[in-house]
Amino acid sequence: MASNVRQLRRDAVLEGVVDHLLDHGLGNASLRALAAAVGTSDRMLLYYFSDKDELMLEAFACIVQRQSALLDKILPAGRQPFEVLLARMWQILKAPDYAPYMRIWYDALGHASQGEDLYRTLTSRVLDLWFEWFEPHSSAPSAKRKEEIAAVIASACGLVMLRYLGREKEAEGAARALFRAPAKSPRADVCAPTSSRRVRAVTRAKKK
Amino acid sequence: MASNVRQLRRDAVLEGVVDHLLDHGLGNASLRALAAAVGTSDRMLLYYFSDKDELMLEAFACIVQRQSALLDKILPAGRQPFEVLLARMWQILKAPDYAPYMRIWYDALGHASQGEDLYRTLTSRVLDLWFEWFEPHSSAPSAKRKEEIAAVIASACGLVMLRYLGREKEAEGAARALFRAPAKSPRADVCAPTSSRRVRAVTRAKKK
DNA sequence: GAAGATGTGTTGCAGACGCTACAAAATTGC
DNA sequence: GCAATTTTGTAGCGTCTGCAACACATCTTC
Repeated sequence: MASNVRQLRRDAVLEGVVDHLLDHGLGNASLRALAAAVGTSDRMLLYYFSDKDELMLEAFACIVQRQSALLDKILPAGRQPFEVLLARMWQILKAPDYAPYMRIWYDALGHASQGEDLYRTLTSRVLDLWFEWFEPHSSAPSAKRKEEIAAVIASACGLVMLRYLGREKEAEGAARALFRAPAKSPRADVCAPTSSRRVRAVTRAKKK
Repeated sequence: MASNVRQLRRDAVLEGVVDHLLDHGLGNASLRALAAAVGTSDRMLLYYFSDKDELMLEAFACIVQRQSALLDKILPAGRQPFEVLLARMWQILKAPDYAPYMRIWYDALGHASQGEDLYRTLTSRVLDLWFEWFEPHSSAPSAKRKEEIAAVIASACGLVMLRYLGREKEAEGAARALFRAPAKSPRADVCAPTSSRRVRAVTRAKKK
């Protein structure tokens, strides 16, 4: 029972840490800075979590979970072709609600490319999340489905990258070029009401 | 004349720093570590360069230049459609010679997403380099050329990202899916001898 | 060969970081 | 109410970082 209280407080601290990470990114995320943001001391963080690594690992799990909840709010209608999936992911990833996650994503990518296991774990989980999320929504034959989903993820991430580097115009142009691609369906499909309505649902979910 | 010697030594140090950055990434790139790698002391680095920022800025310029030289070795035949350009960029970016540049790229991306100007400069320069390099090689009508080039860059970067996160198989699949896209030309074009021969030329240029 | 410029080693400061030691306080169980 | 346990504050250690001060060496120039 006492340990229950402890768990509650631990969770509260963790939530606070996650909030701060989402708001300010992974840089300057020292124990002291995180503690200050949560209104406690670094001493306490190390009391609840044995390590900084343990803290970050749990925070990452939490971040992935929140991201997953965000995605679930935009359940699309059914199975869709490449361009529609890409358009939808592009809409999602560039929405302001998703921005904190993308910032953390690129930051983790940087650390992961240096071989830091902690961050490889995070990126891996997020990738898994994306792959799983798209699985029931791709209209590709099951043999080629994973390929197509990977293509959607890769393209969308590349587009967002351009945005993040200050090339918003180019990113929008590139998106248009990619939507043009296999074009089995008329281009109107890409900006279909179903799609944009659902995307707006995400935007509404913003709380800050 | 004396200052000429100084300039030479400064350049040598800079080259050494660049080598080390390419080999070991931007992490653990403290003045002391860089100095040790070049066989001098941090004191000397700050003697030749007023700041760490100045050192890094010049190193970045050097890195962009080397990258440019790498790209110039693979001058493609003429103007090509989207899939061919994408296939070529994919081949280039995933070649082992290019790996150090991509590692630095993703690392800089992480820092840039945190708003660090130093790294925004680097990423911006690299993007400019890519855009300029593709400009004479896109077969798209000039009005849509920039869009298409941006699409190539975004897609290729996304593909390489998958690779860097340990999803090599998925990256290859995604690449195949993307190559399938507008398919004006037979798929053989994508792996055309011109392309692979030139890519091999880069691979040969590896020195380590 | 003296005077000045140029190059280099040593030492260490001041701040940030992860983490620990010690002890005081608050809470709990009896 | 008291003892044991859980929770918290304070101080600080050891290391790393960018950077500066001081002093000595080397070299150029007249």
